[in-house]
Amino acid sequence: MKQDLEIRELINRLTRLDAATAWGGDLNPTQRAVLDYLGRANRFSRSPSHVAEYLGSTRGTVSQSFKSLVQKGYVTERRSKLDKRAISFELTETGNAVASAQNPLTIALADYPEGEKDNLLASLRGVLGAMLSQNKSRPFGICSSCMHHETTSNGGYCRLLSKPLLPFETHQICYEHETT
Amino acid sequence: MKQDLEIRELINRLTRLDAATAWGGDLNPTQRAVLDYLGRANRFSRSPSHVAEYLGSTRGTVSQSFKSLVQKGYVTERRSKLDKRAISFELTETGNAVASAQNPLTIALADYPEGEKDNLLASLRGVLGAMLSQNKSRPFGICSSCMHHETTSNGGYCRLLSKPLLPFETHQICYEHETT
DNA sequence: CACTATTAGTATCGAGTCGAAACTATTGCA
DNA sequence: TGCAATAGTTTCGACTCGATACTAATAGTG
Repeated sequence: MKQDLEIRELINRLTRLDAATAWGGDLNPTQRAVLDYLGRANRFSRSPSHVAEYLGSTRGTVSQSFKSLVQKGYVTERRSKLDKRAISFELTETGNAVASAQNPLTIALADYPEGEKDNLLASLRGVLGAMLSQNKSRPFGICSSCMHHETTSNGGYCRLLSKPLLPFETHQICYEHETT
Repeated sequence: MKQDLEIRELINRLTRLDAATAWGGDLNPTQRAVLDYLGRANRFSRSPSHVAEYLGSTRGTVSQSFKSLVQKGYVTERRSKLDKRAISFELTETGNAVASAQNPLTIALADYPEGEKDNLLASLRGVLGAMLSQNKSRPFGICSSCMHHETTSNGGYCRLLSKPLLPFETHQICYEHETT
């Protein structure tokens, strides 16, 4: 019980300190989070709705964030031909640079023993899993671990969307992900 | 490297999901964080400046947060006699209830094996330590682990501030904390 | 095929955060 | 005595947040 409070405190504080220094540029923590997500999500998972669900936010808020990200040149809009309502956003070169940049938290992690990192990663995944099942939101897992994924000679194939995947795409996160 | 990005992602996402549901009442995540801090800090560490440093924020922002927390009745102001500039805030009964309430993250942690929790706690403390030394901010540790602390028959004593401490106070966090 | 329900995204509102900078009152120091 | 440092507040503009009301496109049903 007392442990739980301290763990929550630590997780929140780490994010807060990470965000505080992240304010620096012309981006705020939310905009940065959107960029980070876009850098890891596949091409079927880059709409305002998807981002909103991933971040536990709303379409309205995310729509605003995209507006200023487009204006600042971190992201470009791509409208779908099939469904004229749908929009998919893509990182520009600048956007990509920001998404993969170092920050206080990753610097702190850099000189941390590998074994400890694996443990930490596993624990955090577990906690996140418990939280997600609590409010039954999607896991946003990686393609290659999905029940609809098929490994092929030249990458992968998604049985759900009936689309072939390039090798690097099989390591991206997907809105439709379902654990086996 | 890739691990580091995922760890950051997980930590940020946990906070975000935790915060998202925390919006519910008439409190936002920042106000809640202030309340949580106040619930764990000792009487020498409850000023706007202290909170600002703990949260990696600024005095200006925290001042605003306190304004609305006072207005909503979660916190009361106490001016110091010795230094007429200084203010210390205290949780009201309602404030205390909120600070120790359950939330999505603690619920997720509840049915998590004890041993794993200890490991997670230790890892997170380590990462936080690395981050704090990076931007040389204070550790905000617990009194009993401080180099100025002395255990007495009826609680403790702070050699730095020359003040006796009640037993429960030796487990609170302090702005002045220094590791041995 | 038409009509309605659902879905995707946007606009607007009010409260609040954020850093930055300017400001007031008090205390400390020389 | 006088100036510097400190504690806290206020204001500014950009932005987040949930809520709500909105438009346009697609899906489902009769």
